[in-house]
Amino acid sequence: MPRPRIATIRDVAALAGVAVGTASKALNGQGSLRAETITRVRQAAEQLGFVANAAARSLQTRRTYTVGMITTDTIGRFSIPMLIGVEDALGAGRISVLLCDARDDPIRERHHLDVLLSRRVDGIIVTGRRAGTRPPIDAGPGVPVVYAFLASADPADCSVVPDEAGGAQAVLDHLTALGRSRIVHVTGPAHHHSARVRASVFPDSLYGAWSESWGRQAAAILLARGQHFDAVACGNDQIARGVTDALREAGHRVPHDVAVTGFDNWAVIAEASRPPLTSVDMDLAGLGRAAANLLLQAIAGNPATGTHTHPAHLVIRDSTVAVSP
Amino acid sequence: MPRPRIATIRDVAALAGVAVGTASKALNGQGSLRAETITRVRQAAEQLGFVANAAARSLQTRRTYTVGMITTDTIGRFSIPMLIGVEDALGAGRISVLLCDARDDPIRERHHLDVLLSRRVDGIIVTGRRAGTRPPIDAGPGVPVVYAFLASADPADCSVVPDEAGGAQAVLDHLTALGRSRIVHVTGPAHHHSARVRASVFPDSLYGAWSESWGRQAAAILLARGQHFDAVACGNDQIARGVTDALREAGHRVPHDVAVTGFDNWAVIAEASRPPLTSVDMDLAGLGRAAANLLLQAIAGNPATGTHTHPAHLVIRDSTVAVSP
DNA sequence: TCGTTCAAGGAAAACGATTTCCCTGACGCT
DNA sequence: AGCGTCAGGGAAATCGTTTTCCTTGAACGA
Repeated sequence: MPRPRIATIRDVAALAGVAVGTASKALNGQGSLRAETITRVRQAAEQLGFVANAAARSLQTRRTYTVGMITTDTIGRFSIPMLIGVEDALGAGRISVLLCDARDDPIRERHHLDVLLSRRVDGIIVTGRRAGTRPPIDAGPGVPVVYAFLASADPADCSVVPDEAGGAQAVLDHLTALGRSRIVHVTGPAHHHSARVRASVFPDSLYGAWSESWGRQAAAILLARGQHFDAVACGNDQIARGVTDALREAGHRVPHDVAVTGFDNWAVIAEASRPPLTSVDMDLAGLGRAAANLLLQAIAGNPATGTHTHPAHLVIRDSTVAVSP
Repeated sequence: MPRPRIATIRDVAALAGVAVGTASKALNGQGSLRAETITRVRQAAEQLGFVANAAARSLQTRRTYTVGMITTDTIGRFSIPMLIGVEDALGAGRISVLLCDARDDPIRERHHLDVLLSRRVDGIIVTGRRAGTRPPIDAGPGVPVVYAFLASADPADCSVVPDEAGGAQAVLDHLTALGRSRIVHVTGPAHHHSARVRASVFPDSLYGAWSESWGRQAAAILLARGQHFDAVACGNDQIARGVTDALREAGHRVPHDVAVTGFDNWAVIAEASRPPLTSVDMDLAGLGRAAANLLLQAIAGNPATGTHTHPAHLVIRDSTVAVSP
């Protein structure tokens, strides 16, 4: 059989016995039409399995209901929750997401940007993990851009970043409230922006790597130092897990002798630790939603500017407890 | 200043002093034009920052250079590498990916499907983690679909799945070659398709959950059973890590007394274990590439059918070693 | 010199919607 | 009866490209 050509609004109009313009109005609820006409057109559309061609529509309306999401570095663990949040917020507005992975390559990034512009996306969300800020992307006029997780270097751009310092402060407050006073911070590489920000609220910090093995090593260093400590606040969950394991195996009780905290609230690590880790949740899905909503506003003509911080919150598990009297 | 309207091919043609048709030919290298004309048009386009409107183009060419990727369950750890592989293979063909997250909700899935169809995507990749097969999606005629990771229930559809049984067999062969003969398999829930497939090659299996704590619990069960065993092949890396920790803490040496293997090769778990885990890598990125390439072929008019298995391979680390003589 | 052929590029018809006019009756009012 | 108003719906312009025809001159061979 001849492959049944996909139905156009022409076919619908013909079947319903009206003009194409009328069919369009009936399907979109525009203009003034008799109820009977509307249902006749709708039935015809239903019968033909008609789905409006988005390209044709956006040519006319100058809206594509598409936004691009560019990840600076490769899409990974941090991008996923944000992506979900973004999809969530945009899906409500019937907007789809075009995903672009720049892999830290400026050429790839430029190429993806050109593709997005040629598709006339309604807006762009830029994300990535690397540093604290990144050079703004050049998306010509009329295309709103929101930066998520990392901020644009241009403070006039609109960015949403997690409140990492606030999260760290929450840890410190929590530990202090538990009566812990000799707190050490163990975190990732000193050149890493997040490491420095998270460390900023603690008086004493050890820099290393973002890994469990560094956590174990750091615990050994702390024990060898011989100085008393009753809490270790870690720069991420993996370090915290390493610290926890090493302390336990050295005969120290976590959380009674030493409280330990993580950062990122990565369930697979934090919940599998013994004991499960108190950790900072940056609410990346919420951050993604926030970025998407700001983008929607910008698309609607109310662009926001400046860097907005999105609150983090503490998830308390068994690795922190008040000092024994 | 009046916002400079985005340049169209009309503007380019006017600036270059040619007709729009000619400009189009010059930019796309069609027809026969003088070299001088071509460069003149290209310069004009460059000067105006012209980028062709993809909607208008695809209206004409009936190609959108877009494919949709629908994830059945929520996009997560398994989708990422596949997504990267897909993007990789499609990016070469200048095709973009529209990401849709159905979250196990048939309504959402139907909605996303309609959106993709209205966008006239060139093809669709369906992925997800849940079961071994899933009902085929209803993407009208003319839109090729490839299922990745899980297969379509209709064997005439085109699917690409990891060779889980082959991976498990590779583990068994590896352990056997090391002289291990009393092998126990510890894996996830019995109702889970992957658990059963992976278990199928082992004579003795314990079903539980996909977690570290189940791994620890299983190790305790094995030790309490009192039967000798010299290897534990686990259904995933988290279980393997739990098993490893529990065995070590019970005074057994891994890998000398007992060899342990994981599955999935999830770096953050496998490499952080003590010792690092020998594990099966399903090459999800490669699987994504394979699926994308099959889709490209289908789009080009050569659809493949049937379920293709993509090979897995063993990554050998320190958790497996030959039995001491 | 007179067709032929061919390169070069213009004109216009698609592609599939939306939207703006405009036309036609029916109705109400004086 | 005459006039304005308004609901209902048709016709056609429009969005920005690509592609198919045409129309030119110029070169060329007989």
